[in-house]
Amino acid sequence: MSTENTSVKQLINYFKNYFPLNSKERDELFLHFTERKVKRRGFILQQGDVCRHFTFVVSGCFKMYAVDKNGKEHNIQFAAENDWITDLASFYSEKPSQLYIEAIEPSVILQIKYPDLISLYINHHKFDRNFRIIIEQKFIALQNRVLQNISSTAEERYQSFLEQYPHISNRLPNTQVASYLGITPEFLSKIRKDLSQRSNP
Amino acid sequence: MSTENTSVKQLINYFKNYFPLNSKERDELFLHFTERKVKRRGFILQQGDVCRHFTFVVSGCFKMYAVDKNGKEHNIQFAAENDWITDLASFYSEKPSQLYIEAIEPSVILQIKYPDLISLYINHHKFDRNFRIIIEQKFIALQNRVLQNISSTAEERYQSFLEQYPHISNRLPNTQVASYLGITPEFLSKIRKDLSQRSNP
DNA sequence: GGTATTTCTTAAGATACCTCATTGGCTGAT
DNA sequence: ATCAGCCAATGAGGTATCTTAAGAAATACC
Repeated sequence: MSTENTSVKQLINYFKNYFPLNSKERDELFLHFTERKVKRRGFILQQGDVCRHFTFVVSGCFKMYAVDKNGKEHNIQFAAENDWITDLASFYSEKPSQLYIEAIEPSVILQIKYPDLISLYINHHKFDRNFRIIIEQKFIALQNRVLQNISSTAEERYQSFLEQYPHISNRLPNTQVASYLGITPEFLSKIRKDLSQRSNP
Repeated sequence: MSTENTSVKQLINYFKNYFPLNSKERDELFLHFTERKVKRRGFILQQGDVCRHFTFVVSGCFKMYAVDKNGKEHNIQFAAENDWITDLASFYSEKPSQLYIEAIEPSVILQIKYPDLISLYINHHKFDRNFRIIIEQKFIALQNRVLQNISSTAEERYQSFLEQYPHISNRLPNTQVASYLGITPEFLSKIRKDLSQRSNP
């Protein structure tokens, strides 16, 4: 059995959390999703390129980030196993992206191309439904992050990130976490020191 | 012609920006969406209540906000004409909301109840598609807001808010804008002063 | 049209967070 | 084993933003 086969089975299993797929729909996944291995520090999207694939992470971990005019990276999203990572704006508009998507670990992904996803939507409306629900959930999570950004201190945001994403935060260098929280690594270091001193006085 | 009738026509017209509705689908809107007028400062959701309606703003303007432990309000979203406002987390989970949705102006809205929206999704899959696309667009906007929050100064965020939402920012007191940006009204006042001094030296 | 309420502005002192420079530990490649 | 290249930690000094308080201006409501 090819590894591609196993990966698609993982994706089929993932959809069991939503409206599970019937056999025709499952066949479409085998047909349209392509497996790809990505090395640590490999890019699946770079600024200036059009984001042509919708990507499901089978294993490993990615970050999506923007680079500002001073060359600093700002992490918008992480994605580990059983999560999606795509620059939706570029993907649907077919215009050049402002973002980078880079592997933080050696990773395996499944990708579907824009026209294939559109035809999936058209021919099997369950995908419209499932992706509607998936993105609604991601929208809710993002809205909570916005609320935290406008209402909480860096320390509160850090603790809440640790609680909400333990499986990711474990695997990240603190500099990546700092970039996600919108603070400097130095300040995160101070926060960690303060926290540990408060718990071990 | 009732005003409800006109409001639903506006909603039908709104859907022309996506996949336009056929006559059966239009009938469903007349059947399931209820018009409601809301006074300035009227609430359509309060913390502790379950969010039972998906709301389309026909005219007027709303804010959705959380109240922190010190009693301060933090604006998560505004919604004016032809926009949606709902606490998705509470709506789909049918659990009590943490949020408030309050009219900033006298407003007219159209609301659909949870079970009716679900049956719309089931019986007319175009609604799955249209709401998928609508929320994808809102997701992209929210992601840009997160990026700004973690990478830009308050002044940059303010200017970008003015550019992106002129039709809303015009109608809001600055204190509401400050709450949306995650800064104090006093500091926003300073930002505005600095900006005007730089343009009229 | 007048009063009550909300909103805007200003300023001084406090705090959160940043920049820059330095150090030391760890890791991966030779 | 050694060296180069991250990465974490720290401290000093700077900037962004907050708090509090007060008066002035604008706006809502009767």
